[in-house]
Amino acid sequence: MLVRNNTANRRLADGDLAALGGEQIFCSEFTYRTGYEIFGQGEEAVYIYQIITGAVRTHMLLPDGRRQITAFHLPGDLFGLENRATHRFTAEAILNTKVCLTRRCNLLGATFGRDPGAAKLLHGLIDRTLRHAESHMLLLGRKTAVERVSAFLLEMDERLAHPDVMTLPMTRLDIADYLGLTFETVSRALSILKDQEILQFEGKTGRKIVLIDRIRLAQFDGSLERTNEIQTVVRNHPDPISDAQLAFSQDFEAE
Amino acid sequence: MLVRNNTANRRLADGDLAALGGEQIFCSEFTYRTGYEIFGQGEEAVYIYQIITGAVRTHMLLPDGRRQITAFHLPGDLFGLENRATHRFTAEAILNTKVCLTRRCNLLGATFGRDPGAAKLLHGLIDRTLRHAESHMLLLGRKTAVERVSAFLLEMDERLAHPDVMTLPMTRLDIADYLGLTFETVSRALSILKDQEILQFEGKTGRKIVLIDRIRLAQFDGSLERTNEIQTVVRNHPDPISDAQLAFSQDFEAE
DNA sequence: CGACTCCTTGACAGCGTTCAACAGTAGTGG
DNA sequence: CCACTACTGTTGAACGCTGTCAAGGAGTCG
Repeated sequence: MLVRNNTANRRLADGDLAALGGEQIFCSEFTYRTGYEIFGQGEEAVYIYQIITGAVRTHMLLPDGRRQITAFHLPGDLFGLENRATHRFTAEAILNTKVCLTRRCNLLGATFGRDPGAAKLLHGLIDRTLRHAESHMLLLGRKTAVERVSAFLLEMDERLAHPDVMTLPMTRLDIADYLGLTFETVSRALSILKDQEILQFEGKTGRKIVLIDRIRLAQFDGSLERTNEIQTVVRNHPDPISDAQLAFSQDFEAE
Repeated sequence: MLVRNNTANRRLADGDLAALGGEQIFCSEFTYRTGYEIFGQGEEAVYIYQIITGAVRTHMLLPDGRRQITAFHLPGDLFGLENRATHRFTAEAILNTKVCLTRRCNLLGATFGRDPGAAKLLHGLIDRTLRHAESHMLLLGRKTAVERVSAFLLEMDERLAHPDVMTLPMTRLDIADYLGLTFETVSRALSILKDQEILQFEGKTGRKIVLIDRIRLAQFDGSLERTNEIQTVVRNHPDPISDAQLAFSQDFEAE
């Protein structure tokens, strides 16, 4: 299942994991092969991981097998961070993936002890995760298929530091389960963006994508900030004098 | 916009807010009328709020007005907690709502200072929010309309401590924007559950609901935990020998 | 070569949305 | 008291986006 690279633990050179644990923590390197589970939902959270090379997906399942991927993790990303003793979801290697890992207790000890810097960093990591989850809720709840795929491409583009050719590590099915779609719909949305000459494929695998027009791509993603006064007026400011619900309010408050 | 109840600040008797700030923090009480904005997306985060009576919704908007409600807050709940200086979304009073609030800087000072208890509590609050967001991603990405409404009813039932008659503070539109549906679909799903004799309405407003059969309601929500070995085998454990993607992996790693 | 995975595309169905009509409640004002 | 208005909620009918089912191409591996 997991391949130990170095038999001896080594000192982590740098990165968030090192910063989190201060200078005194040690980590091991392991390699997980494509498709393998790194940890499972409900399992005891023993380690915290940072990706060196490769890619990882984390997901939740419904009993009948419907899957929601909550996040993709790329080189440099930390994952497996839990506040409780068990993992919230399953993590699997999308590619052959090399990680460095350290015992969770090492970090939590340092954090809740006397290292405010580490606590702040940990806080920031969780905050980033929370922000991502919240904007993803907007995507899943309210965006169309093309908007979702556009948002996904922009997110990957950003996280891969805007490469000339973006190489996606995950399959269409993975993308679909991340975006709350089917893989056919993802494929169709990509074809639409290709036909619109917003992107093009490099090679023949469908995994290498060149973003030709990031501006128009961002327009396909509905998240672009525009001033829109009408919606604000309509939705945020009902008639202040209307107390139609007052009786009901009191009813609820009296509950 | 906001009505000050007490001109003099008072000491908070108990609750999370008091625990967060230790014994030395003070708070003010304010009342927001139905429909009014408490704070807006992007505004500077000055206060942290705890609901005394009433109910609050927090939401995000797309430029064209599509709305995603991220959470409902009920009496006792804290909201407005931010790690950064600005609010992630807009908060509005669903009912006439009395809150107590305290300056954000009071808390953050205490937390990152020398109060590990408060830090742990704050951590727990954020963790709960994150868990809620993640399970909501599964709902928004993968559940059907009836499953979403069932999950919503079970969530409210739980948070209202399983009352005989559940009084919903929010409209069908609010529920719809929380569940990623239209209000018509929410209404239809509720009618289905009523026809199935899983719930019934009390009175004539459509806001007072009696859950007749919570077991079957939980079955309508797809989240019920069942052991399902097939899916685990199929989805989590691809052929370990298959290294079809190995070439590609290295390609990606070389990126 | 065959077996397998990944991806694309077409045809069709269905769930949820959109559009519309209507009912019930509450507040307003004559 | 009764129109009148505004808001909320339910229900019906038709549409359409996305899912489902199916076929086939391309690449990889044994």
